[in-house]
Amino acid sequence: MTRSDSTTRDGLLDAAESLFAEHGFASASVRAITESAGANVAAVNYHFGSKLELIKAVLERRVGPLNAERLRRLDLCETRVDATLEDVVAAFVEPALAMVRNEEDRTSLARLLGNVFSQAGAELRPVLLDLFGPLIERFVVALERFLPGLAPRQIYWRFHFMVGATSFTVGLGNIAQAYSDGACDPSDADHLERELVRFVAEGFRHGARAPGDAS
Amino acid sequence: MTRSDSTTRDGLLDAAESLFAEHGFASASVRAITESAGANVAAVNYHFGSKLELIKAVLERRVGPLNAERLRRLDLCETRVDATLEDVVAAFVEPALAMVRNEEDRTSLARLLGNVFSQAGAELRPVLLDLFGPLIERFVVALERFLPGLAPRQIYWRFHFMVGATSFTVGLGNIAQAYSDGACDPSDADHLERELVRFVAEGFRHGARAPGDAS
DNA sequence: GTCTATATAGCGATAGAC
DNA sequence: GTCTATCGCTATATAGAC
Repeated sequence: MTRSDSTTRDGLLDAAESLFAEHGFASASVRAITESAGANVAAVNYHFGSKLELIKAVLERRVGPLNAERLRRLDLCETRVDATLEDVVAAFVEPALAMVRNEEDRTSLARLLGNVFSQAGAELRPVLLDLFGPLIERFVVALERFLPGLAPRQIYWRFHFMVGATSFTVGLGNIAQAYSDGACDPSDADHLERELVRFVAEGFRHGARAPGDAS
Repeated sequence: MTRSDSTTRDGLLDAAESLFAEHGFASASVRAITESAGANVAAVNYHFGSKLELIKAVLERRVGPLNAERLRRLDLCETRVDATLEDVVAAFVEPALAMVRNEEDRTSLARLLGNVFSQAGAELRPVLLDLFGPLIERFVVALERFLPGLAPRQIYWRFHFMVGATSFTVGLGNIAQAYSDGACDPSDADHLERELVRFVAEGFRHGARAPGDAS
């Protein structure tokens, strides 16, 4: 594969991402994907080997950079002495919301990532653990520094709640707009970001001592 | 249909619920469902008319009572003068967690309900809005009483975050056990319930005045 | 690297006997 | 109300021409 002919491969990834987001991994067919990409039906098998490998490639292309950015921001928190719990939460939340923010096609990437956990069947579970496992460990360690006095299981559960709120918002933020009769506007990303970060940070904080307080 | 022959119908609902939860609506086939129920392949079409109608019946059988219980507990909050924000949150969260708690088969109902929003395709969206719309309105009104000073869009977004955290926990609580290396135990329902209710309540509370404070 | 044609299998749904 | 048999369709995947 040369650089010039990667357009078909990339076109397949783009089309697959969009259709997976819209219909789910199972319901988006290889035929629909190739047709949407303007490629031949056999292209998926030629370039990826199977539909499952295509799904993995779609995930890795997006989740890799997303989690790399999260870790980059977490590094910043850990080198700055004036970092707050809100900064750590924002390091996790904001890169995810940024994908919605910069997305012209609202039914594409964001919805896919938001629903990736619930959509994933047994065959994708190991892939997700590989992609997210190291990230979780790093964040839990960082959170412990800001939340002295909490038991590990409390940190893990609250981290789980954060993932749930974030995924649900990234994937299904538009339904909030529907049932709130327009009061919630997902395109007002600044407000949404501020609300989610503070909601999660306050949820994390309760029952913990102030950082550095040894009492 | 007489009372006595409803066993086939109920068996289909049970089998469908379990297989939908395990494989998703799209991937769980009518053939697998009827086989699992010990019924004939034609039984789904005879009793429900189509696969989509079967999905609707499965959802309504469970979501109806769940939301009825939530509203019953919300009514209690509104008649008691000493009710707290935590009580309102618990009215939403605990009936959902109770389904996990009392569930022998961990891959069944709970996972289905937790993932119902992300699994639902376009054809199920109206059904879900019918099932959840009135509930949302009631809760938002009740929450406003406990959160003076917050804008409606803040209440709606935070409600959305609560739904996300709750759904994710109900549907995928077992993955927290996996990546926390056993520190999180979903079967310790009392601890999980307390953590989730307080996490959400503190998230709701920030930036609001104390209830009754007109300052 | 892209194409057509096809192998193989599973799907939802239905007709008609019992 | 349950059964078998089957229709019509779609799916993934592949073989082989170009």
